[in-house]
Amino acid sequence: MSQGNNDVSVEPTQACVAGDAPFTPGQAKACTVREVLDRVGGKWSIGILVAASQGPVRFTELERHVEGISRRMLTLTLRNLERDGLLSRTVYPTVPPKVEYTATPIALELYDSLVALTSWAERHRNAIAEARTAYDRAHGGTA
Amino acid sequence: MSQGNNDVSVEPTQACVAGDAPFTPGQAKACTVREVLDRVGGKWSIGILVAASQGPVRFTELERHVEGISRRMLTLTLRNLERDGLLSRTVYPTVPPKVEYTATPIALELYDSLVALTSWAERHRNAIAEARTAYDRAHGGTA
DNA sequence: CAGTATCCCAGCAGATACTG
DNA sequence: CAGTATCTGCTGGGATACTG
Repeated sequence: MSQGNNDVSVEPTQACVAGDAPFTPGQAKACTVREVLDRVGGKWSIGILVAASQGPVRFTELERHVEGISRRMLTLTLRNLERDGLLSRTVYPTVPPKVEYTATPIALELYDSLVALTSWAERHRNAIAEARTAYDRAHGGTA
Repeated sequence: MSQGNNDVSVEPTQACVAGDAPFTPGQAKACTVREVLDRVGGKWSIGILVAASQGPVRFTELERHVEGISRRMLTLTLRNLERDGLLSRTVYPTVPPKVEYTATPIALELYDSLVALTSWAERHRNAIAEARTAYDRAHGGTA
């Protein structure tokens, strides 16, 4: 890979993380990754996002779909996602209220990006688990 | 896109999030995404990972590179990353202690996956910011 | 240099009860 | 059905002081 240089000690030119990554033209934009993670990294964001990416979903459907989630968290995450323009909320002013959440094109793109992470997780799932066990045995187990 | 079906109400067959995503052959593995985010979603994980991906880094170098990080958090994140097999820790038993952290091949692959997220964040940065402002003005601003 | 240990706070998240 | 409100607990994370 293209990481043979160990001159990390050079000033990063930015208060953020490394910006001279192969994917950043000339400026440090890696901070945005954190923003993404902050946004999407919530405990339930992805579950909701994934569910909404399949098509319009109703509140209760989400509640059942994600299952472990509480009402509060569902509402909160929904609001955040909506606020960020990742979900669109459609209210049908019927007698029994009906609200549908749909993933916006932006969210669908993110969902797509998530695939990369997922496949990575899939590939190295066992390796990570083993690394953990090995580490725990080597450190915590000996004490 | 392949999300024309709104039958999300069907049982997900798993206690996790949607598993019938186009990238999962036949089982719900989307939970691993959360594991990844749990692992990498830390406030500093990515900064450290990115820095270590450029080559071996020393403790103090990381401290300066990430800048905002505290000693405690640096150590903690480092430990977690090492535990998960994402970083390898090499100790040089010299008189002034010298420790180098290097990203493992696995971490390098993750770093690669992160690019997708970064580009996504880059692309929709403004859109999200605007969505936020609009939302705040429409909801919180009117009250 | 490379950590560890301690104190402390803020925000995330769970459970539950109430409402339009 | 689709939320909102409240109360509480846990963990992440910041600051600082000490150590091998």
